[in-house]
Amino acid sequence: MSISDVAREAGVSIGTVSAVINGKSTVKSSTRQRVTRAIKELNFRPQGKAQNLKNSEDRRNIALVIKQLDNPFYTAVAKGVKEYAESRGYILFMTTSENDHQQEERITNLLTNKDTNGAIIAPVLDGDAEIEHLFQLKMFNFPFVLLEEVPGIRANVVSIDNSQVTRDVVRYLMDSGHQRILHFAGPLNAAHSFERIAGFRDAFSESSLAFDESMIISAGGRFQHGLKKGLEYFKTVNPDDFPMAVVCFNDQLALGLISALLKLGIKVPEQVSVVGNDNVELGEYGPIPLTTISPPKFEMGRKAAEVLIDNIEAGEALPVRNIVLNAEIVVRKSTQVLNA
Amino acid sequence: MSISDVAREAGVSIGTVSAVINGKSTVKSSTRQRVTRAIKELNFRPQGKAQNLKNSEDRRNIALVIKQLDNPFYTAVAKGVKEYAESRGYILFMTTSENDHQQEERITNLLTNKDTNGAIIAPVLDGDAEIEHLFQLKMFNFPFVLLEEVPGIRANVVSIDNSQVTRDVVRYLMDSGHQRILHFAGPLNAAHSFERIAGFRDAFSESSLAFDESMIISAGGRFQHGLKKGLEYFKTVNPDDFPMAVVCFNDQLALGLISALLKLGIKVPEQVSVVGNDNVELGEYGPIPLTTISPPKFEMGRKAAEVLIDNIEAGEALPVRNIVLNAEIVVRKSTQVLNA
DNA sequence: AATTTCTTTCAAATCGTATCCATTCCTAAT
DNA sequence: ATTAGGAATGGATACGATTTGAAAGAAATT
Repeated sequence: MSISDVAREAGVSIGTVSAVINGKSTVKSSTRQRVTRAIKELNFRPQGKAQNLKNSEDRRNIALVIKQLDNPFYTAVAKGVKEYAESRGYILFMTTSENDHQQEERITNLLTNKDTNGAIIAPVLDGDAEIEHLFQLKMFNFPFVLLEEVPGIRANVVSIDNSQVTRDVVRYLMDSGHQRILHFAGPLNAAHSFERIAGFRDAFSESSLAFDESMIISAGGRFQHGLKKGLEYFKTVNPDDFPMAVVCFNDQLALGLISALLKLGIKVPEQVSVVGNDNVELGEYGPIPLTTISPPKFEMGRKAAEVLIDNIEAGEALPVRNIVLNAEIVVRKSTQVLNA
Repeated sequence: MSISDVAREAGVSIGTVSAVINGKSTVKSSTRQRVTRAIKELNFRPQGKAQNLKNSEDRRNIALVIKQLDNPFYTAVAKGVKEYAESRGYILFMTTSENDHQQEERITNLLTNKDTNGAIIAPVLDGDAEIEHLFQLKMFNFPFVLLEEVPGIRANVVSIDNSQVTRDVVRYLMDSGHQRILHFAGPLNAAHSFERIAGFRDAFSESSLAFDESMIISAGGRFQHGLKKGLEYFKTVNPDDFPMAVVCFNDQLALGLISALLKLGIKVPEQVSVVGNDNVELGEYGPIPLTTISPPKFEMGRKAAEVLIDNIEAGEALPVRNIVLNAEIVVRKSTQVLNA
């Protein structure tokens, strides 16, 4: 099914059909009608790839591959990418890997075949890193930027140091007088969870405070998880183990935890300080404005897009860049200063 | 910059370069090295469009064009699309129009040229409907499904009747004994806002209760808007005008309003019933579980994807379908029954 | 009727790559 | 040295559209 079938059906030449398709005014209206009818009749769809082959117009567009749609962190990154890409004339397409290696691979394979100029990828990182498809991209000089370092491949990376971030916030709590501190950890299949656990540990090993494994509680990444684990833990907690602060994997978890504490009549921050992570919009407006860590999500997207488009537009291969961004602590009302 | 440049640089034929690119094992390793080096040196990227032209592999993928990323309604629709598309072997790419006609047009133009099999589009609908680009899609038999009816074009539509939904919920409040009811309306640039306002009016015109324009309050679509307008209104409200219920444009707005009411010491639902719209996840877990309207977001995405892919895979033009889905009311704790 | 001018259509060249078949190059066996 | 056989490479063709300049047709002018 091609343009020549249409031409035959309409009794005209290929060139004439092409003229009709492209809205050229040189076609007699009776001919145009016959051709249009033939197109409808045969349900003909011009093949974009062949169209561009000749007049290789440069349709500027990039792809962003994230892990999940409903994660506000990635949504914010996407906004940064979108805005910057727009400013340089690129359209952004997004897709999700659902944290699945196979999907990520199918996507990257498709990208090189889709007239996409480049991609920003939040790589799936579970267990053994399968990076064959990323090497494939490098082999073809396909421009891409990772949002997390992938062991074993030299590529552009724009990332946030997650362990650093958690370490800093734990240290902040220690400095403001908290002693027994808990960590409500994130989902077990996310690399971020482990990085933050590591940061949590680091903070203790650098301090004089005692650390034990019971201070890390596997919770999850959603409001319900915080609610459930919060109720569970604080209903049964031994008074000696009662924490002065809880550092949560993300804001949703922290909000759930606060909700649980309020239900149990435990005062925040007077009895327990709670810290989130990500600086989600709702954290500011909840019952108790949340102290949290604000990663430069938007800036991360902007920067990744900038590196990507620079690479796309460079004639030659640019040197690989590795940019690590810093997060900052946003102190609101869910934490207190004890030693003031 | 093409494969022939690489061939010249490496001193081999085009066919050999192609063989290297496609990982054929027939190439001597010394030759392969020379070619690989030339590819690197020239920063050569094979053109996907030309690659597929010959062996036109059918790379299954569709696009979803929504208006904004951070709208949980569309995110949920996207999930439905994604899941269904996946089940039929299609990869989903999303992009946003930012409620801008020009962007929507640029996107649709790009789609036909990008080896994309079809698209689901939430059309921008402000003032005069510019639909030239949609006619363009029809002209080329490019399969697409709209998530809202667009006046002037016969196309596949999968939608929710927004005025019906609001009418139903107002009627529910009336039936359960509420008399003075307010509407916190949505953003002025969204067609949904006006449809819901219409539904609000309809409910009154069908009842014996009095309606006046002051019952409709333009608020917005976010938590802050509900908070701000809520404080504003209820601080200064004339006791005679004190409403028994407020119907909000969406859940975020309703949560903001509830937050305002609690701050003012007004009891929900004892003094005021509050209803949201969209059934966002957080509504269930707030300080007062939110009564809301639950549109079949996920199902909407599934259905749209089904219609789209059916059209893509049909050899002939299928008859146009127009599917209207029904939303249901989810009663939680933010409304009361007065006449029980 | 002949000529000019404008409109419409056609045929061929072209884009960048994959594929296929013929050819060349090696190697090893005679 | 010769040759067969397999490995490696080159050249031509095809893919489905656009583009271009030439040819054909129609209309206007002389």
